[in-house]
Amino acid sequence: MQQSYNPKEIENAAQQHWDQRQAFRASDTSDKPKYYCLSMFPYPSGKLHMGHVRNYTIGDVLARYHRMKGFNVMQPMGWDAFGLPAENAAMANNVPPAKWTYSNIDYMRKQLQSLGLAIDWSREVTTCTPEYYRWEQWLFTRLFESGLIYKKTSSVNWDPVDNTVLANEQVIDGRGWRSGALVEKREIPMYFFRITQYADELLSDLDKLDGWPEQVKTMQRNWIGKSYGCDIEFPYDAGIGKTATLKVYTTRPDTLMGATYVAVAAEHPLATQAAADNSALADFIAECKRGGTAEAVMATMEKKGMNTGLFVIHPLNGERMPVWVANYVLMGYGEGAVMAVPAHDERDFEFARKYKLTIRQSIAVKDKSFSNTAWQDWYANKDGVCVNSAKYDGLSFQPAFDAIAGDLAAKKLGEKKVQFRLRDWGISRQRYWGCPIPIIHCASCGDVPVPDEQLPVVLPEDVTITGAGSPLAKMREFYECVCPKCGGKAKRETDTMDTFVESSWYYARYASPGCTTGLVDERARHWLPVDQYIGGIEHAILHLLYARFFNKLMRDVGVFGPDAASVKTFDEPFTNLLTQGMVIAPTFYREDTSGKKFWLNPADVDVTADAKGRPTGATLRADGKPVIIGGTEKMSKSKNNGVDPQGIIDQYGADTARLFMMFAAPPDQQLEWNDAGVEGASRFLKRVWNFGVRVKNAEGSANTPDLQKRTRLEIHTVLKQANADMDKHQFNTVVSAAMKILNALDRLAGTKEEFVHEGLSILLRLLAPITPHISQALWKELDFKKLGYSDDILDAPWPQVDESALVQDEIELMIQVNGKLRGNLLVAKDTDKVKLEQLALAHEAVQKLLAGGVAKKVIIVPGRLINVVI
RNA sequence: GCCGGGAUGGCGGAAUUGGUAGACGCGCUGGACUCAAAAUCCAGUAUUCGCAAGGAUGUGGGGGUUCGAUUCCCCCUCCCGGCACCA
Repeated sequence: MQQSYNPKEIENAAQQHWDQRQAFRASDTSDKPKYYCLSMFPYPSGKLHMGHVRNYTIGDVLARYHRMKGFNVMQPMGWDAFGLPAENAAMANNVPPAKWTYSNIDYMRKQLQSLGLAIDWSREVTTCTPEYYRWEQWLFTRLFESGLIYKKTSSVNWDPVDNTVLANEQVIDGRGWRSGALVEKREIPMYFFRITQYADELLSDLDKLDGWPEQVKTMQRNWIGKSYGCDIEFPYDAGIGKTATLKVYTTRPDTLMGATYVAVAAEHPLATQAAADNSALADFIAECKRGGTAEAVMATMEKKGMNTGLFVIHPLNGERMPVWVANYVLMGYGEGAVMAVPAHDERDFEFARKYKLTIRQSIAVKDKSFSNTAWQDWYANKDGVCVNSAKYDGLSFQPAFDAIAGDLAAKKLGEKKVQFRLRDWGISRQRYWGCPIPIIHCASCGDVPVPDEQLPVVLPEDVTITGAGSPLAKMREFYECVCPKCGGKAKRETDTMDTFVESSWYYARYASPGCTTGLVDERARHWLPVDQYIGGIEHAILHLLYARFFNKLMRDVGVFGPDAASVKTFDEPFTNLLTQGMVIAPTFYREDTSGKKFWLNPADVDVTADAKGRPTGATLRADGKPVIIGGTEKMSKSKNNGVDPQGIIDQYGADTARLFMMFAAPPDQQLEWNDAGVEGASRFLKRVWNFGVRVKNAEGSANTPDLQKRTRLEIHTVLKQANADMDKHQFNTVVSAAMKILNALDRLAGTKEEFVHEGLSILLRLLAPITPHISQALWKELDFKKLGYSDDILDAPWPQVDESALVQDEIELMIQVNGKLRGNLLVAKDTDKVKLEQLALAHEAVQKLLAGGVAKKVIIVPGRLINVVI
């Protein structure tokens, strides 16, 4: 046995041992209960960052813990390999996206392996391979045929200089990130998944997800946003004696009598019509179309509008209402038009004040007086009654809602309607590095799905990316084809799919590695659903909602078997979810003369701080000149603030990296990266090793029975708490428990007795999921067979609390006076309340404060404290 | 702007869910060992008044409920995540 801790050596040995045993190959046929433990797969951006280490260590701790608990554990890994950064890297370094991606994967796989993760690598999935995306294309064609995928036009960010579509991330302050050109919205045809058809099920099934954080379910509920409202039609003269109607949706039909104008989106047909002979309006509409499509930008923009000069008729009171174009009305939500009730909607109120439009109160709330000059926030509660609303006066929210909806229905100018905030999922991307959409455009047959025997539509891997336009649209050999229906000349679709599509079903593919007959085979029925999913909180909505949607799609298409629709376990993909808090780090940048930002890695920057530790400035180490301090944000490639864990692994070993990461904070809490303290984690592992050496070489003993008893009491008390912490995934306090156990053991004189072996066996098993290498090595060196365990810690059971060690005769109670701690009392465990009260009142600190007076009341919290109120 | 979350010593964090605030670790201070340093070990370490005993204050800010509040309620500030083409 090595006399000192040598992580490199023991980690290599342990990893080799696991490889030889094929220790983490998951059996598809085991009798043990299955535990499918899945961490969100990484985008292969180049190298691991701390967020990855955190994510995969958490997953590994859970996987190894459940193995010790007797589960048949499957923990796979793969690569979310399509995506925008590969194209950016291609432009920056002149290397094809495929080559860049595959070499990143090779490097990152080695990094992951060096962390000692208990992964079944035989199930590895890489989404950019034809074997994988072939089945995505197959599913696409099925969904297209069943109408769950359809085509419509939608807005994108258009860069008029590079003639290309930009991602929201590539639009900075309204300009294209490369060209600097003002971005504009452009309507283009795209394919959409009809996720809204599943809106109700996606909403109601959230109630079944008891293993999900409430926070995530709340966010998803709000995102889906089911609302009960009313469609209302406002008639208008469409010329040549015809009447048309403008449809709006509102959740507050009870305020209809307070509506004084309507507002439409810039893209609304009525706006287009009005602009035809109004150049000022046409200019305004053009202005609205400038800028990107991101909702955060739209919602924080200054509210602007312009009168179209058109009027619509109020459906109940017959008033003429002006039609405005407003930049805050979104074409993509509802009908692209709203009725405005400035008296009771804050946004409408501001707009009406700005453009001097009529504000008319139609709701009154008791004890609140109305003002049309300053906004008052008492409308949202729905606790008022109608006023100035003719026959509806005096009605409260629901009766008014029903009466107005009824009257509108009678006039055929409206009806109650349930509406979702959730929009259909547009998946067309005018990009190269993605899964080709398997559609062929034929002049006579229309959009024809690629037949099964022609799948996969393989993405050519040898391309040059220029950043202008879509590469596939320029590749004749890719898009020229014949129509599968009529055999005529046809053109292949050159858009690729949103990369969220690949990550929406990979968890199922892991359950059927190598399957060539479908997305999955019968093995998926054994493994699905995923028992534990682990990933960053930033995925709380989009990825997790899409994956839930896809699971339902696959169920309904029969991917999990013809009976899947009636099997409850196929309703949801992830039974338990752990949302890891993000690892965040400061960002630093410099700007060039055009204002373009260049992001600098925190590792290359020195920060100066004031006495309170607040940063006062930063300089780039390379040139000693100042850099600008940005926000503290999640580690990302685009902000270049990712910290590479390799340095820590090289210097201290994987166990230290894992231990420190688990000790730094509870998994679901955000973690501001700081490596001060890594040394402490390493120091602890050295102490563990040294203690192992001491036990191995020990002779005889000098520990008294009393010390034995106290040590066992301490160890089992700590273990009990650690078990509870493990089950609530609070790994930082499990690490702290391991430290306490070592502290207790380390205080002992002799080390040969059985209780010392017992304590060490508990310590090593407690640490095994977190620091598997050192646990493996020490377990092998010390003989635990006489305690009844096998000689490989992988097969050892999770430690059990010995309740008999917890029995105590005396307990310590706190003495409080008026809720303030004044002393303590050591009493026999079963002392009755009368006696306790006597003892408390007789306590010298209580006597002193009573000063001869009488206590008003004595509160006894059993086993805890006595509070004397005076 | 909207939705979700967070704030506790110099730092990361703990607190049996309303009952000893600061476990465990980092850092710092002092000591032991050493020619010296590193490593290791021992002791101390919320702030403040006090020689001490002991007292007062203290969980982002303001209010409230309670014998007792980091924990429950109301209001506010700041930070982080998401907002549908970053993944």
